Amino acid sequence: MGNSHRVDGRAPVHGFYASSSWIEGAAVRQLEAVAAISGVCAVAGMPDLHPGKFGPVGCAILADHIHPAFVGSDAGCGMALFALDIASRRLRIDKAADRLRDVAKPYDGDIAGELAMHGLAPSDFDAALGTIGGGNHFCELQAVEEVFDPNCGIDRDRAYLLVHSGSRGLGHQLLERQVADGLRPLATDSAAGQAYLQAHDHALRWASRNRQVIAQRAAAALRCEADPVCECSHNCVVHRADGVLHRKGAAPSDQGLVVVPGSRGALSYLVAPLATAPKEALWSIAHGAGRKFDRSSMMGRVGATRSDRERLARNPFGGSVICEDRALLVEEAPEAYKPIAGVIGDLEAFGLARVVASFRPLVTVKKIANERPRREDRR
DNA sequence: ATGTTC
Repeated sequence: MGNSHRVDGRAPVHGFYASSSWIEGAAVRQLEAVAAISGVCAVAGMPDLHPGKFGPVGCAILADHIHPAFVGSDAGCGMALFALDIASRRLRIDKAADRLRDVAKPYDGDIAGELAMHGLAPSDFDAALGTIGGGNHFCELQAVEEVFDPNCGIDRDRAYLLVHSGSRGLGHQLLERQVADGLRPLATDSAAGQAYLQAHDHALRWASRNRQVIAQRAAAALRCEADPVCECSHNCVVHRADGVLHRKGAAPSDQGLVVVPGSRGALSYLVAPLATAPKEALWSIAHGAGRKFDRSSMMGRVGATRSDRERLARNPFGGSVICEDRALLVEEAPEAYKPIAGVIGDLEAFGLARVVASFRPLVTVKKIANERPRREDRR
């Protein structure tokens, strides 16, 4: 079981990380502060734990109310893995990268039709459907590095696509409205609680559809098809018999296979969560490597010269990074993240998951430069 | 994280 501690009357805090793992003190203090909040029943910290704006990222929180702050500003954000019907050895990195630039452009498909087909009501933010977004979001072409479980369904010859994106403006608006309202906990049976859950569910379905459309666009750019392998959200809340379970940067352990991505310069792991996991883990596992360094400190760590940028545009596997936003290129450098091997090692050591396959990054798509508006279009 | 610079 995880290392645990309990201070008078506060909810128990269980950390599922080794003492040697890189966990910031500030993140642990945030975790303890969450446990001290009235109505919080239990808190689980994952090995990718790091400090966040409204509380720690990389944790699961069981409470007697809905806490919108615990879900954060990107409800529905998550990972989706797709198998491509193309052999990874047939891919040429630079040609694939050139084609995948399309995914970083606005989507010009039939968004209204796409949403209607899947029973999603229109919103003010639908124009962003099919686009990656900013921050840590990405669309990554991958090759299989290793298959550990021959029955996991992963074909070592194929290329795969990993999409990390969320609900864009929808989730942002969802939290903004709660902030305007005092960011209070909501009773599940209250009108405000029900309204939150309804909007939250819409954001989750929109985010899932967003990842699917991004994958379809990437597959179309590569002249192939994408078949879903697994998908989950790591920013969400679920009302269960035992309480309200919040996941803030935590993947579910009760919904099948989960991808735990490393940084864009590291392997990503497909894991099978274990049914025998301790209940203190709150039906959750890590959602990624977790940040090691604050965004604002990264410029000083990786440098800003042309050669620094050229280095950051490649990965250690000979792969390529499409990120024409210089600040983002630096903020999301591989060095900003914890080593994924340690996170996976902790998941295994604490009996939360077993690894079934690993993937290496070939092309990571983030952002392309804004097209400069034509003179006659400017005011 | 953010139709992020209305």
